[in-house]
Amino acid sequence: MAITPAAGSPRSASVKDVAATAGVSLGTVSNVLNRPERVSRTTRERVERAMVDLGFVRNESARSLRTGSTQSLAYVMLDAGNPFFTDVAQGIELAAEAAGLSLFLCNSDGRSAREGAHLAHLQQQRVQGILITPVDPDDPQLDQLIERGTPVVIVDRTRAGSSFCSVAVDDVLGGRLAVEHLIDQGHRRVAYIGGPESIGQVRDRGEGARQAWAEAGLPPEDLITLSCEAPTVACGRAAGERLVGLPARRRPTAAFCANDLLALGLLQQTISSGRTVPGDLAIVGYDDIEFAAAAAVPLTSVRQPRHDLGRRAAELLLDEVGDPTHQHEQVVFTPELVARASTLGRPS
Amino acid sequence: MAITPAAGSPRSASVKDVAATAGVSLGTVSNVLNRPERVSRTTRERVERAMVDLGFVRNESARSLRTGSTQSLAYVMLDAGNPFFTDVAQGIELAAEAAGLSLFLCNSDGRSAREGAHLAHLQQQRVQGILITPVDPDDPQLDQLIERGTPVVIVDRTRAGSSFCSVAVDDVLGGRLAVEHLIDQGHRRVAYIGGPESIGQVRDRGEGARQAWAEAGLPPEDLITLSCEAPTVACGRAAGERLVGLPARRRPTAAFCANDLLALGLLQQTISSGRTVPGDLAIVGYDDIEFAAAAAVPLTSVRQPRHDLGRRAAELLLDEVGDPTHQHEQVVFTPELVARASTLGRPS
DNA sequence: AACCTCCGGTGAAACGATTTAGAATCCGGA
DNA sequence: TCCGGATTCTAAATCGTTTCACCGGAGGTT
Repeated sequence: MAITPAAGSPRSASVKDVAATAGVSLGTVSNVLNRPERVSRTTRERVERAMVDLGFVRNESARSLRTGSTQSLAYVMLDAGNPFFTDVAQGIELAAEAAGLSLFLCNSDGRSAREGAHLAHLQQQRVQGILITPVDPDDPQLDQLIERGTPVVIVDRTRAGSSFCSVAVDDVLGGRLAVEHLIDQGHRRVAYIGGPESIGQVRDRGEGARQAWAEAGLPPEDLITLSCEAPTVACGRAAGERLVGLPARRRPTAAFCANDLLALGLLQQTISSGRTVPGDLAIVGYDDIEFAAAAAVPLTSVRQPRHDLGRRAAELLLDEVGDPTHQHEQVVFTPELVARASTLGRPS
Repeated sequence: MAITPAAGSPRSASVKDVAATAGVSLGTVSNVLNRPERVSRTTRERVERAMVDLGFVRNESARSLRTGSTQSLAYVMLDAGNPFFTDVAQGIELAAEAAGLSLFLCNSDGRSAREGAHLAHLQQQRVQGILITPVDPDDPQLDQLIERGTPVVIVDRTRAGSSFCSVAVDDVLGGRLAVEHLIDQGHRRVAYIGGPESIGQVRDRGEGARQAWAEAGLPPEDLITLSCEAPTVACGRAAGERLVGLPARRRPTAAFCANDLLALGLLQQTISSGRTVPGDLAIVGYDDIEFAAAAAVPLTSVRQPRHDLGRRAAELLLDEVGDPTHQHEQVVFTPELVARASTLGRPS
């Protein structure tokens, strides 16, 4: 049974206290904690008993100060409100758990300032390594982390000729897949609905869309690009209203959205304004989040291997941390189109 | 410009190194960091210059070892994949940011073992305090945290006669609101679709539903309870199939789901099987996550003040940390029904 | 001239765990 | 009896930062 420490200043017990009550030396307590096999059964049990009785909690600050390393990783997410990133995080978590490390999640929420604050703090904490989906992969703060000895793995982005590992999905290919599919379905006027161009994913998917369009020999002006402030559900709805505002001859019969949040917003706005999907407007999303399949008109989407993305990123980081001969690696996964009702059916 | 430390073992610079290159004593460097106003302008600038040149990064382990406290809070979430909890986390984050503390998010994913591991690790890290939506609010590990001096605030649950602060929403009332609304709409056979009874939120919402039903004088057997394995979209779909399997005379005309994930799954299954919402089945969800309003049939849902929940919880924790005369407080917010298309319309 | 006060700065101690070298103790077996 | 191996001990150093008692000098007051 745990003994409540005396009132007043219940300063938590230290190894010294444990050693005293167990009647052993300081080094033995440390051995029980770190190399239990070197300690005889009886002594070990006596020490463990003392730890329980005193409510001993190892002081991780002291431990990591002395050993120079912590037992944690961190993932700095771009947007914790987007299920895509929470799924990536889950993949990372599983890998971290398997390696016996704990994972801290931080949310930059798309803001550079927050991201910077998180990175600075994590660096001060001396986490073993950082996974990040950066606001801007070229941010010099990332190089600085590497220079100062904190391994960094970039998730869902790549960086040219880079000195980090990264794990990404081929966004240009994803954009092509989406638009090729729409062309296959007979669409000849398509909108690409992206977020701000500052987001690399948005740029690349749009680039893929344009490539597919050009290769099909279709006139560039029939691939309309709409930019939104942010890739969110609300912006998707707003985009729907902008589409309706177009003159009928310019109005697209299909839309490819830079992510599923936009697509869901667009889907909702379209249906609630009395038009049908895919009859009046076919919609392709991106990410294939769980809510995409669950939409009332199940959403065609470009699936990314979310869990694998996270898991692989974590593995690379763990390798970099553990293996001095580590070679940086740029992993690129291949996306896959999942066709569902929102595009399957007669085009207008 | 930053100078890359010599190759080999780029052991990061310490205050001692900074002191040496700036030609001052150790204590002065510390003063620059912690009480800059006590240091003359010229000295301060010289020290700051040295820090930049050496790429000095303060070692948080050493700092917190010495001072006995860290600059961080943590929120242990029940399910990072549920947008409800990420919104709560965002509320917490804003409050933490305002107080100049950083927030670590951990995900227990509904598993006690993971939750326990996270708590143990956070305790070892000596975080200032922990916010948690626990798998089981009566877990003795929570008491143990308090006993050993780590303040804990329970989020989205309460605990009878408790020695912690907690911030929750009245789930019984929420359940009543949902079912009263369905009764108002003329429904006389209703299903309550919950997750496992082990989840307190599920129990309470069901209890509210039964109360409303009884008070309306309706026969208990016409309020059917379906339990799912987990409150997820997939389970919501499965529940939809089970409803269809019921004999027509027993089949409910409306369903109240314990959260929006279930409701969205049910909505999808219902529509894709050719029935209409709310015509054949009215649906009420719970949480009012963003995707609820964005569903093709916008979902009636019980709204919880997610951000306020998080913000208030963080404020209570900060008060407990900072104010020795702190009194524990059990805050209970009031939920609100948001009626949308999924229930508005003629009942069958 | 003696005294006091600020200001800016110094240097050593402390936080708690880990690690190491060298020695002591105990055991059974040769 | 002596030896080898296993187990534990003592004592001390170390990690990087913060804190605190103290100190020298500038300036002002009596």
